[in-house]
Amino acid sequence: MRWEDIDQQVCSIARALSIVGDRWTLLILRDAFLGTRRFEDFRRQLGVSRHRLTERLNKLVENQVLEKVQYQQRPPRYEYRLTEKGLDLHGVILTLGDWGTRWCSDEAGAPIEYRHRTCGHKARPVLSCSECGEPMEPKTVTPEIGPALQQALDAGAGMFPEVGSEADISDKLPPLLVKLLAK
Amino acid sequence: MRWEDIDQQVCSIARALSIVGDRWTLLILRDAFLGTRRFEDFRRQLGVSRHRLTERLNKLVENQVLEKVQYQQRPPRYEYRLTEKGLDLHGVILTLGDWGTRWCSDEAGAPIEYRHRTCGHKARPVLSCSECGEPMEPKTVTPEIGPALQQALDAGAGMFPEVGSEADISDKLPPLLVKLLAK
DNA sequence: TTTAGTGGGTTCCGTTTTGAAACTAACACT
DNA sequence: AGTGTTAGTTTCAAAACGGAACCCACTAAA
Repeated sequence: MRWEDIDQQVCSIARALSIVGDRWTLLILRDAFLGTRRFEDFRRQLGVSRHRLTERLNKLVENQVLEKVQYQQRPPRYEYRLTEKGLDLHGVILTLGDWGTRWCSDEAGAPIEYRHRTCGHKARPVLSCSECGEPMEPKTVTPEIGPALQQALDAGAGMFPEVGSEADISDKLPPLLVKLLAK
Repeated sequence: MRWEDIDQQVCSIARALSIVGDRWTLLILRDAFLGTRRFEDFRRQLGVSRHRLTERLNKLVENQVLEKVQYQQRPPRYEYRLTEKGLDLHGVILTLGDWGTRWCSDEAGAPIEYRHRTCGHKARPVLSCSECGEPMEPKTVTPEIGPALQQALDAGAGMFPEVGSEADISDKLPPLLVKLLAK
């Protein structure tokens, strides 16, 4: 399977990665969240080649993560701004950065810290449950087959459309999901 | 700048991506969180080539995200398990999947849902402040220069070590950080 | 006791993707 | 007329990738 086909999987992570999973893309978005908007600024801050940057920015615009907004005529110049969909990636960036800080920092500590203006404190992001507010950790969370995957399974496929309907689904699915099917 | 050098940046996101930012790697981890542990299972579920899978698994083991545990002798066989460092990526996977569900789903809805056993409800992950518990959103969070970046700036570098000390730092940094320096 | 099958790789080779550098276009400034 | 800025496009060699074939150490079946 080619990387460009991963968005065919019935999986939100695969679909998300098909948009933001390319090299440089999440770093471009990191800078976008820090206020960078123009081609040359992205290029300087990232150290990415012009060619690659053009390609990535275009893909993000195509996928409505960024939008091109004209900021001058003559010569026409556009800047790249986060859309609502793009702003919604804030959590991904924060979570990834927090992991990096916790596991990849040297003695000097965190490169960047965050102040939560709601309470005024320096804060770290914590994942909590939308229903009860308590932390969501690996041991307290169990995945379940959702409607979209159930529909795909009923149609005879696994996470991948190309799995034929007569195939034994169970070895195309991860253990936790197989367990769910057995119940 | 080559992709393999991004871990030189004084940035947690860059460092995190230097470990988990390669193609397939986050999908491997997705399956690991769903209970997959063996080479052949990863390969079947992901559709990735053996060559690539070998390489990615080795890199994850090198970086202590996975560990190899022998599960039989004769012939010796090993399985790949999430370490503490790997388990700590749970938030990244959840957040990314949640974004994918919100922005990349078709009518069928979520491929996978999560039950929070602490409260028993189906739940979505919400990012909240470690200090006050309220939501952390783009408008309520401001980045600040942390100790590690401050140290790099004092030494004359930007996020990139190769920036010489006499360079004008301000155009090597994103706008929000420049604003902080000005204050 | 050959034969087939399984798990976990390695090798090879043609195709894609990438990075660096050079080049272009459309202007503004001096 | 000459120089600079922004935002690209082109070109080309190097690196990464995907798929298929091959390999090795076993086990189980015929």
